[in-house]
Amino acid sequence: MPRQVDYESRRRRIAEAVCLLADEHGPEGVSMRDVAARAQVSLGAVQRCFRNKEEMLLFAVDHVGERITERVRTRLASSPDRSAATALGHAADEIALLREEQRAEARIWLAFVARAAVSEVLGGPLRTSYAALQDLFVRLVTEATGSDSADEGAAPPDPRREARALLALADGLTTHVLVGHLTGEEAEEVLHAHLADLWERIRTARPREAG
Amino acid sequence: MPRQVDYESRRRRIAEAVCLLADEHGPEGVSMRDVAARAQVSLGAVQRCFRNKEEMLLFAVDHVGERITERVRTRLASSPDRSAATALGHAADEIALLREEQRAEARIWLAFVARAAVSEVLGGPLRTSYAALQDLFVRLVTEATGSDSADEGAAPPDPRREARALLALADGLTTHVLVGHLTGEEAEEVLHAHLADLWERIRTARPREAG
DNA sequence: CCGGAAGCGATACGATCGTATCGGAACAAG
DNA sequence: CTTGTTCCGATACGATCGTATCGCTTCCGG
Repeated sequence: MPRQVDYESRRRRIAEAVCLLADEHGPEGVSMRDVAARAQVSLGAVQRCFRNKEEMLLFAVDHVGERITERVRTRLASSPDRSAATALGHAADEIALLREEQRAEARIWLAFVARAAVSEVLGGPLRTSYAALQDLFVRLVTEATGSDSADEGAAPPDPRREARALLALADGLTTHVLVGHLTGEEAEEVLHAHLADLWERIRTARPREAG
Repeated sequence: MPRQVDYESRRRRIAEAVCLLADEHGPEGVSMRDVAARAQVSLGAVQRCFRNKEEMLLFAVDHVGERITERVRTRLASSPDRSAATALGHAADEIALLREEQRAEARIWLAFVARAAVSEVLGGPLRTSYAALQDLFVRLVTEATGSDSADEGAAPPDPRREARALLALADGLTTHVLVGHLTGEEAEEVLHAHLADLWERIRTARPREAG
């Protein structure tokens, strides 16, 4: 058997190049030639890694999705405060890619989302990522609400619904920042207000929790 | 002076063709030739209407934006119930393009948003549309809160912030339906729950309102 | 040591893109 | 009718796209 190369690492390197280009020139500005140039490999190398362009994009969107969810998990794990409240706040902050240094990732994500709305195959990994994030949020909200909550006060918020709302709000805010309708600070204010309200509803649903 | 044609109506017809194609094949699948064929005009006719492709897309996004805001206004005007509460609910329903028959418009919108995140010139009309919708929502929330609200009970919600949150939530939900993370019904449930909560907060902020 | 499979980069190919150009049809003015 | 201007649709053009192909190099197995 002749020369062996590490395809996986190369695939990742190419995926990074895809992200860089999607950030700079949008979803339409990602050509295989440019990707190859960015990854500092030949066009043939890209072709050998992926059967066609769609497979390349598929791998790239998976790559981004894992990167984001991984970043959220890291942020949660590194937080000294173990309360679900601050954890959820941090998670939401990581999801809503509002900070300047996350702007690139946000553009990449939007590029893939727009494409996935048409390409069914590209939607798969995207849905997987969304499902993972939703599950994480459901867990955090449930934890914050408290599993032992008896039926006191108002009905506690439905964790799944709250998770979905939070996820959608974060995504919408990200989009609005990208198109320039909101600034990052304005979006953050909206997000934090929503979270504050969520706490309030959780708190009033469990009055005994105060102690 | 020789033959005179109605350029404006033709531009609109072309814009409709752009929307149809953006819906079917995504943002990248909109070529001037396909647009011309869809609009049943020659390629030259399209070129005479718009100096280049970007101008065409610019006109189309303006067209869509006006159509959506117009639809919201119509819905509000036609509602027999003049209360701000139901009005805001209807408006949110029209904004969040969750119903099946609005799916096409949603895809078009997402296509333009994704492109606008890169193309600065395309972002202009998009921001205009968002600003118009936000103003509308601010007005409705303010009306619902009541301008005469004294400082009773909890602080009433900030209308602008609530408008932004509602707009972002609606957009995010639309996106999540398009990528298949949520069904239209699930998204609607989340949206309505958010609205219900908004009413609750408005109500508790003005306890005298009950009468 | 050598035959051949696997990887390499360059190039070719056909399609399609946005845009430019052009000869003729259509029509108001003289 | 002739003339001049405007609109028409077809075609041309160059660029770029995704993909296929093809010698050449590399290097393990026998």
